[in-house]
Amino acid sequence: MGELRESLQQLAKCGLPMALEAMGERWSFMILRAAFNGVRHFEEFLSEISIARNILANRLTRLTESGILHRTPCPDDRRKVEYRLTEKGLDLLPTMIALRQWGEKWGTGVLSNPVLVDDRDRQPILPVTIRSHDERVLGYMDLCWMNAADITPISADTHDIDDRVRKLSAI
Amino acid sequence: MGELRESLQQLAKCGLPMALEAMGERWSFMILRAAFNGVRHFEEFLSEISIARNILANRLTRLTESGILHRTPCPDDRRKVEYRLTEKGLDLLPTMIALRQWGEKWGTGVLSNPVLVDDRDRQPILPVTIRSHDERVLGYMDLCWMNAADITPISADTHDIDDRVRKLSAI
DNA sequence: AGTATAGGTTTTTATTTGCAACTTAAATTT
DNA sequence: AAATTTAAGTTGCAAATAAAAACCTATACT
Repeated sequence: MGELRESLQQLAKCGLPMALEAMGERWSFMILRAAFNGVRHFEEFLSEISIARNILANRLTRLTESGILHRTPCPDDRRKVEYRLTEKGLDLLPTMIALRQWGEKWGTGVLSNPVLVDDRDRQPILPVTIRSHDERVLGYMDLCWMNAADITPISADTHDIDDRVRKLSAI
Repeated sequence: MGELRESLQQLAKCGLPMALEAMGERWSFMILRAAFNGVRHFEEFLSEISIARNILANRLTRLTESGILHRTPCPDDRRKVEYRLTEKGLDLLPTMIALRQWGEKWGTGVLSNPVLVDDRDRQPILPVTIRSHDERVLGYMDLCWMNAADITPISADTHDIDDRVRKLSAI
């Protein structure tokens, strides 16, 4: 714990405040969820989420400004506008799923149905976890903060077959 | 995508709204981050985060009510109160790290230092990802929704040595 | 006994939210 | 071609929430 505590000043400049600036407002995650489910148009978001028109307009503008959504006028119907997740937006999927899974686990009997599955073998995904470089699942107690300069670099190729065989033999 | 769209009504009862009820308010994640860094006392939170007294008091009450923090009067100094993460609170670590990593990746040059490392070998953790039951990293395109009843159960023991050998031979 | 500290509450003011009605341009129906 | 509907907003106003500052109470320290 001490090691964690010592770095509090430094921690103030981690990515969290920046992330919250973009995603910390009310409704942002609900809009994101709808977007991940293929919702693209203003009126569609409106009927999907119980949000006020002006708030939705404001949020879509903000999410667009922060590069999470991309706004394009529709070519076929020039009244319509398409909001699509950018790469930056798509990259929020692990965060959103982690939050959702936490809500499912700790909420009062939220039976998660339908279930999110791997399209390839139709098996449910695992709970989102923190992993070491060699893919061990890590808990809070297994973590500490370190100065980036003090880290001894190892092979970045964690998917190396030899590495995996070595891991197996350690079981 | 179509498969995802069809389940919109069902999706309304996923864990996300519940999670946001507890964690969706402004400052909640910042308070959580401080708690993960060992902050325990009111005045300590106050000096760590630039938050107003009354708002902090309100949030600590709410987080306590929703079972994320546990509030205990200190036995040694009866003026003091200890706020500690519960198991439910600790379980938000993957979500928080995922959000932080996203902020680091997409923020304007937030060089993440200090870095979160595995205490065991002092190597940085991996980016938080979504994984299949056999631990493959999955992207947005690899996912779909399925009725829980329609899933063919397989061995729950994903750490079975035979399973891992089978996986290896498929490389 | 007097002062400082911890953890709040209260009061006042600024900001944000939410609702309902209105607007504008484009498409569709008659 | 005119009237209607749809899409994506904007505007104005009331209610709720957040923020800043001062105040309060119980304990601890000197």
